[in-house]
Amino acid sequence: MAREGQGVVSILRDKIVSGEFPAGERLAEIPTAELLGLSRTPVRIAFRALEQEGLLTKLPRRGYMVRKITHHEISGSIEVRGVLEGLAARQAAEKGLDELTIEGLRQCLLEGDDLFHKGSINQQDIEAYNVLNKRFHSLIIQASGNQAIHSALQLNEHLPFASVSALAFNPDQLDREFRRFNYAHMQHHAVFDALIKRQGTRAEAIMREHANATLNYAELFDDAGSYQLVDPKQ
Amino acid sequence: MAREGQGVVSILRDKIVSGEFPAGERLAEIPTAELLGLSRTPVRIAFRALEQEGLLTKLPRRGYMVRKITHHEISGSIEVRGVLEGLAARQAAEKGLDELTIEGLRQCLLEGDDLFHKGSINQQDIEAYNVLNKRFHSLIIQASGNQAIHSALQLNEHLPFASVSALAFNPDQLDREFRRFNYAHMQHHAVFDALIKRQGTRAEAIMREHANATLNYAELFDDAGSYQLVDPKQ
DNA sequence: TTGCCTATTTTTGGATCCAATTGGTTGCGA
DNA sequence: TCGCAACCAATTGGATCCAAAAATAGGCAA
Repeated sequence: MAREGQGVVSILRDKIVSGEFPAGERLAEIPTAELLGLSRTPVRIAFRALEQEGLLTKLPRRGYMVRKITHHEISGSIEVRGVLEGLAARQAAEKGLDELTIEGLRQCLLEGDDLFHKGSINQQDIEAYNVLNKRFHSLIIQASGNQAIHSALQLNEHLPFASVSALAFNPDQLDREFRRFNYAHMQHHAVFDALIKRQGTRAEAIMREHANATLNYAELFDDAGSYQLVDPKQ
Repeated sequence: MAREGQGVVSILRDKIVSGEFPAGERLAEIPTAELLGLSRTPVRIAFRALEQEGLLTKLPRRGYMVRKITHHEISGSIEVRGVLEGLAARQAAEKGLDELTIEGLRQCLLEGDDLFHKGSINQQDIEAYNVLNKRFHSLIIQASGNQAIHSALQLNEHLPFASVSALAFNPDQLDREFRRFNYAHMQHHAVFDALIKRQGTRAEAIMREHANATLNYAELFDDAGSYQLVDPKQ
């Protein structure tokens, strides 16, 4: 018995986000269960979870359908991420950071500095930046001490392109991408500065704008087939 | 066959929020299924959903536990509601309201004016205000056109006392309560004014502060056993 | 008497079974 | 030929069944 549990949700989520299950496609329990080599029960539970995440919509008596995610929804979702992470930054600033968090954030900044120091980036650098970026953001959310922010963000992250880690980049214009990611990294520095100076409002404002930057990438995405999505999951 | 579906989740949620299942209580599938007169399958699905909502925590191999909601969590949750509703108000203002929404909001304000016109309130008035309040808020969220806000709020609302409709009031100090609810109502007026004038930032700020007002009630709640909770569900 | 090992019991997770409902299809009559 | 009705297939929802794993309790040995 494969005691997977949560795993089924992840597998299906990946298939939806990656486009293996195209938007609008109808999903029934039995074929899906056969595809995964499981019985209907775990699939059923997973469908419910994915419905709550907003990736599936229920067709009464006809199973579920992969929801079509519009560009409008993605930008709405990123906007939500902005205010939530902004709130986290403000609360973290108001509360004050503990030594461990400061050290962790500083480490992220240092590693980022190293990446950008050589004046150009490649695919590997982007991936390294990706994990670093995620660590930075999650440290701040932790530091806010607000569980509700974490939950709300988690829900929000499921939408493709809406998550912190969904970084699109165009491998054909590495110089331009360098400036973009460098800009994001500079914002990290600014947020850190605001945090240690307990400037809550400033930290919040920067963080909001920081999310907005992702939004611009998402917009570019529409027309540019040359963009690649960097490891949005895990 | 009782074809309830979603109903089981609601029943269990009520039992948790109402305290029938006290915080810290362990919940196993079999006794709960027997209690509800169902088989384990629907209960299992419901437990998963309630875990995602944050009302239950999983004890590996020991079932689930009713999560203890701390005061700290409630205020965190209200803060989250503040920024989300603030965002909704700003986006609604920036986008502009359609005629139907304006009419609906105006109707809410008029009905509220009527309630407060006589200079005092009773339990019935509070209940009337409650439905009106909910209508007002949900109109603005709709008007933002941002689905992600709606989803995030929905998740957030599940926590007791965090929702818009969770209004605590002290029946022993009706005059004081009158002023409090009247203040909230004045904020609605201000939000409406900002919305029709397309003042996004102002609308956002008022809405944030408006949520904060609930937060103060929640704080009062700690010591005052005389407070009553007005119909938090439905 | 106490600590450890083993066996039993509890409990979850997945698989299958059965009932109910609905959409589609086919056949018959006008 | 078209429309209606009845039947059939598909599909979900709930109930039960079986296996695996962990917790607890009891017994045995030191």
